[in-house]
Amino acid sequence: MGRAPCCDKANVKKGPWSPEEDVKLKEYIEKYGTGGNWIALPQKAGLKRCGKSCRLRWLNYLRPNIKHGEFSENEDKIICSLFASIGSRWSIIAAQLPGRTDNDIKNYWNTKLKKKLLGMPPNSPHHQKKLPCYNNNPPPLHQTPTSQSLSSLFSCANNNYYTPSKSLFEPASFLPNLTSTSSLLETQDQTLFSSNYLMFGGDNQASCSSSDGSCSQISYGGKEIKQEEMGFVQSYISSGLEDHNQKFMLGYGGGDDRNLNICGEDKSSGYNFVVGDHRIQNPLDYDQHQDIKQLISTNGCNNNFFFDENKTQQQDQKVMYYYY
DNA sequence: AAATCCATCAACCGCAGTGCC
DNA sequence: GGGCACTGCGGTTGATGGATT
Repeated sequence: MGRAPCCDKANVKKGPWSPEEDVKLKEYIEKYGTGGNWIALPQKAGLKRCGKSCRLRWLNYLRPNIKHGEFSENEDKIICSLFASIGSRWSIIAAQLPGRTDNDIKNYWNTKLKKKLLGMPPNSPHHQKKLPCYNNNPPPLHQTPTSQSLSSLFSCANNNYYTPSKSLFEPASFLPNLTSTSSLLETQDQTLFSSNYLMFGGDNQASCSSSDGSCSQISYGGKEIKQEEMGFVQSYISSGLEDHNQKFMLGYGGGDDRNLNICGEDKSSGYNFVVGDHRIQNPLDYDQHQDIKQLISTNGCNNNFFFDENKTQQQDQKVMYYYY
């Protein structure tokens, strides 16, 4: 026996909402709230609608502060970046865009943004904003890919961009620096999504072979970085050094998931952030700190990078800060 | 002007997760 | 612990209107 239907389908109206229905629903909710029970709401409000339908109509259309209309370029960037890192978790993406609904964003992605990305001229400014990800073969310095199929885009999202663990979305660990600001959107605009950045790290389980500090290799994209692959990382670091509009911070998270992260820094405010796993308890004790030093050293960036011990101690014990 | 194609987006559907009894 | 009710989410559908033939 299947589940009982949520409502009597025979006596429920379907299809587009009339203005009268909208008024009824809006007035009822503004007066009485949802009462935490959408199933009972339509009857109380005098609507011949399914509770789910009422909820959807309210959330996607009637509730206050809903933003309709064109998406801004900043919103585009946020959606693209988050899609690349967490995939089609629209509700989470919507949470970062005040006034936008998950349904809106989903539709926008499917109908416009996806096509926009795929059809984008390779050297357009917009395209250059976001660095691509590569499996193991980095492009020559400053070379952006000329084409990426949708499948590779998805493969990228799934395998090489940071794929957060569930805990990433808990208040204490989800981008702590970002959420601590008064305006997440503003911060994203200024830093994460306006800088070139790379996110290394991947499926937590695949990202490192060890959780007890004995892992001797840096990981990215669910793969361990071999020494010879570090040149790949270096190519981006060098790009950042040569282009004064870009600034990278090299961070190193760890704990159960040892991820190397290269993230953005807002030059004007000096505000830094790391996208990656933040669960390392005491980075100063973390022996793989040496790996970072080695990486920087072998990349010839030694004079430019330094490890900011003070900031690491003051700002966030879970993230190491390096600057150049 | 009519027919067809295509893009958009509101709404639906089914499933998973959660909480309560 | 199991069953049920309910919510929330993401994929999909279909009505609509504009563009093209």
